[in-house]
Amino acid sequence: MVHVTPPDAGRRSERSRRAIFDAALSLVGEVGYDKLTIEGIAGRAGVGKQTIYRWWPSKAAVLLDAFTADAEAADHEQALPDTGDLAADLKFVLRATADEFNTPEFQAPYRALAVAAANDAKVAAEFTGRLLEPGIKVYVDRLRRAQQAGEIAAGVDVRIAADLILGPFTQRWLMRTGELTYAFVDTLVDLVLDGLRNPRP
Amino acid sequence: MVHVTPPDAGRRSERSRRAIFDAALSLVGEVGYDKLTIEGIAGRAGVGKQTIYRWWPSKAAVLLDAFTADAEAADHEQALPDTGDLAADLKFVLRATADEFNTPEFQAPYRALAVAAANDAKVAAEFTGRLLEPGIKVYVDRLRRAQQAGEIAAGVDVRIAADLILGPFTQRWLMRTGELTYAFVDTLVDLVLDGLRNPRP
Amino acid sequence: MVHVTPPDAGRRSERSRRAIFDAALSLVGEVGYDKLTIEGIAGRAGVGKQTIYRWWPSKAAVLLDAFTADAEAADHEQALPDTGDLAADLKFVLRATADEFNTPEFQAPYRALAVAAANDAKVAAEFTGRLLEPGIKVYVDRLRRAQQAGEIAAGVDVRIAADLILGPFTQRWLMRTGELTYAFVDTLVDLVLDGLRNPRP
Amino acid sequence: MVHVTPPDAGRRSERSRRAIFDAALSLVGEVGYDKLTIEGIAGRAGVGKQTIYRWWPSKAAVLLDAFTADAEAADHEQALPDTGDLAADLKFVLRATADEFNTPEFQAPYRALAVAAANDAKVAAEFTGRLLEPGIKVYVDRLRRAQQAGEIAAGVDVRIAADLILGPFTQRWLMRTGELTYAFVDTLVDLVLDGLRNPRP
DNA sequence: ACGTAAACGAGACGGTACGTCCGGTCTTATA
DNA sequence: TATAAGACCGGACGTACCGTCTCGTTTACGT
Repeated sequence: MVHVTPPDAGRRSERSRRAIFDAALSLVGEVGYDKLTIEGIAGRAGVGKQTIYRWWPSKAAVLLDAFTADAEAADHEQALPDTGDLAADLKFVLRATADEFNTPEFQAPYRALAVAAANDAKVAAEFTGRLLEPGIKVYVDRLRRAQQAGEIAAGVDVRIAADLILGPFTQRWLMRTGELTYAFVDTLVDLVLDGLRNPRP
Repeated sequence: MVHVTPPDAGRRSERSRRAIFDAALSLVGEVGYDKLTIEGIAGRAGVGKQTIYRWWPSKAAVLLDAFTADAEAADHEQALPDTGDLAADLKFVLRATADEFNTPEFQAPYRALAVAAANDAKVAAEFTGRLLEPGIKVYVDRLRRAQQAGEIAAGVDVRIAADLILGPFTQRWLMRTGELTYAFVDTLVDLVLDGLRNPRP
Repeated sequence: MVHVTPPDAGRRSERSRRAIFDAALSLVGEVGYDKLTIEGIAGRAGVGKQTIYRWWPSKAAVLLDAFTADAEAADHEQALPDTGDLAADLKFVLRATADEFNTPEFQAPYRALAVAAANDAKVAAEFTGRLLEPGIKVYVDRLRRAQQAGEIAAGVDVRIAADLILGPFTQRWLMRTGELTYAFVDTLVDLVLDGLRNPRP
Repeated sequence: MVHVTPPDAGRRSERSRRAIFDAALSLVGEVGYDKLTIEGIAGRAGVGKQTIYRWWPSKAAVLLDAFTADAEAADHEQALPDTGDLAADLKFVLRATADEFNTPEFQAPYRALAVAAANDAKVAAEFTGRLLEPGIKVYVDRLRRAQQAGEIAAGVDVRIAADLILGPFTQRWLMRTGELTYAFVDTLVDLVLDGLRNPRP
């Protein structure tokens, strides 16, 4: 059995950590994920390569931490509107999400992470656990409250319900099969809530 | 202006073409997409590297052709059942699709292509145009017929309707957030057809 | 047993070979042997690192070939004077040798090779076989003729006799314990020929 | 102007000093000089790297001190036999020297030091001053007495005379051009004392 | 049927990045 | 304040592939 002495996290340089995150995020935006290199990150961060390899196993892991650090700094706690109008609330959040996914600074690293996750099951587990699921949770929580209020049928699995909305949304974004417009997200919410069989109001 | 004489497709070696496809497909299954290399393909195929670079611009393009060649050989034309029972038909096809996506030989190259597409807009256009859309078309056609038969509300965009089903399905598979079981696809179809608000039967 | 396909020497780039030699020789003069790097040679030669690793196992081997190529271009065949006066002839050649060893362009790579040879038995074998021994041979040949002419005692091993002269010479140069002056080499020749016990003239 | 406070030698850890010497000597025997690393020495000695850098400027300096400390512990004062028979005495000492140079524990660090000295003039000065010259002095002293006794011609520079014997000896050892046998050293002494021109007795 | 031009296998080439090792400097906590 | 420990920036190691570029050698036409 191989035993590698883990590095002493207490002595870690916070300055380097931040510089690596900044470099990774800016570079992924400039050159894309697969032209992103550890050497490039180290160079722009003014850091030895070993300092990256000491703390992260791969560029995907660096990017994930970089993105997470930014995200945590940004939202601290998720705001979940509950006006009583489920459709309106979902559209509101989904429009905001669409805006975010249309922002280059957000899009580049997030797409890179999605690619890395699709590629590798290990990364996928980290990515879904730390970014995807917390993002989905906002929807799940709102849907659960709607279910308790009788707005949603009792037997429905709210987690799958959330996927019903976010699956098409994510797919469209990831494969670039269309724009993430307000019209699209509104249609999405209405269709999912009412079902295909119902006559349109 | 640079003018490069294009290669003479007439003189192309079919033997090499097949060998390259076989090598690419088997290798992507063994080592994954980003450890797949042109050199590796050439080596296994018993082919010069230049023969690959002459006919394809990237490993993604090779893989796409390889996969397409196989797919065309397999289904030539898609069978789309129409028993009159929309839900049953959708579940039938979706179960078959789930079976396919659970097959390693299919999964490995398809995932590789999805990854390549998510990464690069050019590849995405090819991938969606040649593989995704044709696959979706089966569902769209059936949904359109259902709409004509009045089973689906008139105003519904059947293309988006297809996404409603396939988006969650693809997302679950791509990010490995869950198994593609028959139960899942059945639930998916029912929820999409009936909507979240409808009372469960 | 490991079998690595050797590179095809027929396709070798003569241009690269020369550039590598020139770079190695100039760099060793500028930075010294242990700051000489493969990367540095490749960089100055305008050559990929792999082109060096493909043809040589180490920087010592590169340097040896570089030096040998130069040496062969220079002397082709060694001239060995034979005026009938052994002492005079030896002094003549040894003075020329001293001049050579006092030349920076010759000294730098030769010292580097001597260092590499002292360090590693494999290199030593190559170095002595290809450079040292041919250099010594000039002296051995002249000594042998002197022995046939009766100027040197019959039982003397002329190879060891050559070492008697060159050993002190080389040692002084290698360890920098003194200058290689004409006076020194003259004294050396006289002492070796006459022995310590003989009365000085 | 940079002023670095020199370390306080009084507080120096003797335990560490010894451990570093032991580690350096054993490691140089195991891996050779150029795979000898400061980190390796520190690791085996159970010592921080800084403790080495604080007291020595280079691995050559460490090795030199390590070797000198051992040598001083061993011979304290050099024994120089004087039986009245110069040739016999020289052969006796040279045979002992040959035995020493054939010992792995002596050979490895000594060769390492010779290599370092050949490479760098600074090291060479230290090496010759502290190890080479004291070793040669034994011969010089004996030769001087022989000269006073009339056994050696009056005009001979005994320092150069010593080189006449030790130069070929060292050269043969350093370049591994032959074994250091008793026969070799005996021949060497006889030839140097009697000269090449003399008829063999 | 034959000569020739293109595709082919092979692989050397100039490069870029990999992940590792070590140099020499620095910081932190013990003793 | 010297030490053990080890993080840090930097730079070279030797390897793997990239995409381009010759090399002969098939191979399939156009004469």
